[in-house]
Amino acid sequence: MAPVDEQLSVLMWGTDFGDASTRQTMERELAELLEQDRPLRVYCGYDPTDVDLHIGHTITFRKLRQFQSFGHDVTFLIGNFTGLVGDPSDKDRTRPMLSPDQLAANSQTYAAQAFRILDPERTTVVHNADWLGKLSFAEVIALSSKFTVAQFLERDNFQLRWQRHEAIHLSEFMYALMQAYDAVEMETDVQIGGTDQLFNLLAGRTLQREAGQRPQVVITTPLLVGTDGTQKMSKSLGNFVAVNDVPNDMYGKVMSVPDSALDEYFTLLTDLNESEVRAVLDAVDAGEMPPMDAKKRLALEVTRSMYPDGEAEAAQSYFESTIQRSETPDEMEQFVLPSDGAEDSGRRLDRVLVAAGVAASGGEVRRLVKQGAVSINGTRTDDFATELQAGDEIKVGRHRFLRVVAAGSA
RNA sequence: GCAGGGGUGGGAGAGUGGUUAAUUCCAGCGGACUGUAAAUCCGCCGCCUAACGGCUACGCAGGUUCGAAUCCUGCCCCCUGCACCA
Repeated sequence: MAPVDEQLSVLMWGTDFGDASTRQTMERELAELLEQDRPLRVYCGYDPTDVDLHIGHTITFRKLRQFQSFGHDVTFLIGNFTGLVGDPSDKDRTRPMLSPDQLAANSQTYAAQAFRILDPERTTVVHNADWLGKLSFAEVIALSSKFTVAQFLERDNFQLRWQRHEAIHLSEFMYALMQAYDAVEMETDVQIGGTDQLFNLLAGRTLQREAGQRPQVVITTPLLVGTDGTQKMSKSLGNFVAVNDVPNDMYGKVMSVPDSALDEYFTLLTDLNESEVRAVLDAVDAGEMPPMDAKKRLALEVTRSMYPDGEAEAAQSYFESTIQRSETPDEMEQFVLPSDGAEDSGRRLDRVLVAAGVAASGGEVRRLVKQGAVSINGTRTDDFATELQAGDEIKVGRHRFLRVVAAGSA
């Protein structure tokens, strides 16, 4: 295995423990584990609460992969049981509980998205319902006796809700317990998580100690700031870049991030190492590299880390031509016109845009046209009822394109 | 058990009989501008309709009224406090 120093410097980079002493403790314990010169059991859990992960989730994927690259054993845990309760950590109110069906459906897409980053050959996927679902009431009570209510109420999010006289469900207290028990069940050496998970991860140490195990090292990574550059990235805020975004979207969304987030994004979302990141940022600070170029490099690297060779470069070309130079892309979505014999209205602009999913309703098309958003073959149109011809290229807004084609020629 | 508060458009949250398709904010969309899909500014933002106009909508079901998100009745759901815990 690689020297301990080398592993330590990579593994501790891009982490955030909230306070210095926790960091020191964890760094020291991690060093001790690494000294044992054996594959460590590392895991990170994900609750399948939503179908789409965003690139903030890839921060932990990348950390896990760093462990993989050093030869450690990585477990990708799908929280199909914890997801039933809903993690209160990053919320100031109760999360809706999900049905088992929803969880099952979501679970399936999770691993696939994670393997954009992780090496599937060296990743074990487990589901915590396999053991959490089997605990008896008595066992749960035994676990809960290891913690006090005060410890939970001390957490910021609970305290806030308490002060605002908002509901805190008992089940929400159980969340940390369940996650902590995962660590006991798997006898893990290291657990990765976002900084919002620190409490839950540390609870794992408590239970492990009680169970006679060596407490796991916990490594927490920062929560990614969203594309607005200020608030935490989250789907509900709409400031996210999805793991499943196509390369063009991924590249473009990263380009919309403010310059102030360059450091964070480079550090947390690319494969560049510490000195490479420094080099780029220093060049920008010194005025040797325009921020625009640095951000393009960022968008390229982020996209490249998740897509096969060439896709990121293609996305960059698309961005430069379509967005920066406002050119019409070579490839665009196609819409097959109804055949000539059909009802005449099917070829109308408004009908076509609704049928193609570009607009939600006829009223929206009328609005778009009225606002000057729709061009046909490069010319703005003010008639939403125009009959379209095969071969027409329609542009809606700044970056939505549609080519209509005759039936049978798609 | 007792007392109180509340369920409104994707989200938050106004509105207590007509002037309310419903203030405002966020998200979304469009335009202008720009190194950017950023920021900023302006505009739009239920569905159908070429248009006139029509339809649907404020937890559910009824009712009062010329007219209800707004009043009444019943029901469902949510929250908070107190009490209980000897």
